[in-house]
Amino acid sequence: MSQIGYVPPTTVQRLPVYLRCLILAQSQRREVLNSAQIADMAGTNGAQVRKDLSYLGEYGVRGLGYDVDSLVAHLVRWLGLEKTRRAAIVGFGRLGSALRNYGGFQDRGISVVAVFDADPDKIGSKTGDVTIESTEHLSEAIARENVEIAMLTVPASVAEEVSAEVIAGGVKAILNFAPVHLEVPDGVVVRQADLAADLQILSFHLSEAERART
Amino acid sequence: MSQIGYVPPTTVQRLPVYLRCLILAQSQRREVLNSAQIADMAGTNGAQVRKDLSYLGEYGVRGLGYDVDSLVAHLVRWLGLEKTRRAAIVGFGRLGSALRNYGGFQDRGISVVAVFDADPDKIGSKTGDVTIESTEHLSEAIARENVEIAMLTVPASVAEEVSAEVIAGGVKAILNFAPVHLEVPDGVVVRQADLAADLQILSFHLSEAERART
DNA sequence: ATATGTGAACGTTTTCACAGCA
DNA sequence: TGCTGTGAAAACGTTCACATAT
Repeated sequence: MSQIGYVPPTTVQRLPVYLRCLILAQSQRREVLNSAQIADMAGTNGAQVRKDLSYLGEYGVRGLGYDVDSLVAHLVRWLGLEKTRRAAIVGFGRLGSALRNYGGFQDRGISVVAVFDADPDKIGSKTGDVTIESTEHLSEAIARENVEIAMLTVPASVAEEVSAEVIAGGVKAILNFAPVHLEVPDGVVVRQADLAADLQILSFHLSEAERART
Repeated sequence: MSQIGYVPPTTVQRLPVYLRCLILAQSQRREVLNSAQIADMAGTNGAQVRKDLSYLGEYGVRGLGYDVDSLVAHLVRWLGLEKTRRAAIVGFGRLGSALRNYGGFQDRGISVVAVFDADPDKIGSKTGDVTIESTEHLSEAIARENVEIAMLTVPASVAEEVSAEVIAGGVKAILNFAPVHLEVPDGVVVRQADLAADLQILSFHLSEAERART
């Protein structure tokens, strides 16, 4: 039924996880999985999996489960990964270069087509088949390369300014590793990847446990 | 009032953000902030900030706002960052070494006291004042160094096994960069840091916008 | 006058439980 | 029989609005 409309943010967050699990299942030659099996691999429960998938359409078969290949195809489509997404890395320090060499992207629908840094010593050198460019004419270069997603691994002090430039260049999605909140116009999505914050959340749970032990 | 008890997970997630904003305010010699000003820096709203902080206690002054220094002290205490937390990096590939050299931790209450890798060529070499150890006797080394938090930057195929070993060594908190769900016993907390998943979520929003343009 | 702290209202997400279908 | 898809219920999170304090 259900003409698809709204997909809740919490569901969107889980879709890449389901996709990953299904691709793993594919590699194990598993052809059909039920919601409980998917949930097991993903770390949720069957009801959640079924509700989540139901926001996208009716991809299961009652009494059987989900055909792995077909569900993978649907998820890839919903996540917009049919054509590879063009991404840029701004800030080629340690984290930036780690991202550049992280295999997990190429395999999963994202391709790094441009890399930028402010350091003149780095500019002009190559990383794979991509030449590191100056941040001087950032927005023009972003526009020229048709970059859709920018990963910002620049110092916090310049992140806001860099964000404005990539947006001026046409970027509509930003993965921000700098520990600052970015203010962006409507229609631009930001995801915050703050590793220190993650560790501090873990630390909170450690001290909670310590408090409980008293 | 309120004898403090439960702090909702969503609130816990925002506490490190507030702390970061307050430390920035300190460096700007701002002595008092109200909830709206904190919210502005953090990317939320005043009501949210007040509710969140109210789960921890009554740290504000009516008619005035929050004393920055004292609120920083309270947050540091709640996040368990008074004594520096001892962390280990397991897997010294590109991402692992990027984390090792990421300045953001030392400043924010977390110290990397041990680094592990399976590659014999890396074992024995130094990164700063830490010697890279073999993953051979991982759990013993984790126990010996009193590691509380483990960052896993190992291949997905071995993440579950490595996770079991660090837990055997006494680790109660894991930041997992491997794209697999880890099954852990009660009392152990895992945070998942899946960069490819973040990018795929951004890609979903891009295709949503494309769908809307039709 | 001003801004916190908080119940109550509202909105969202998860879980339940079962009708509907292979 | 077995498992999906989904309304309804329960749990959870956010926003409102105002009494309360300085």
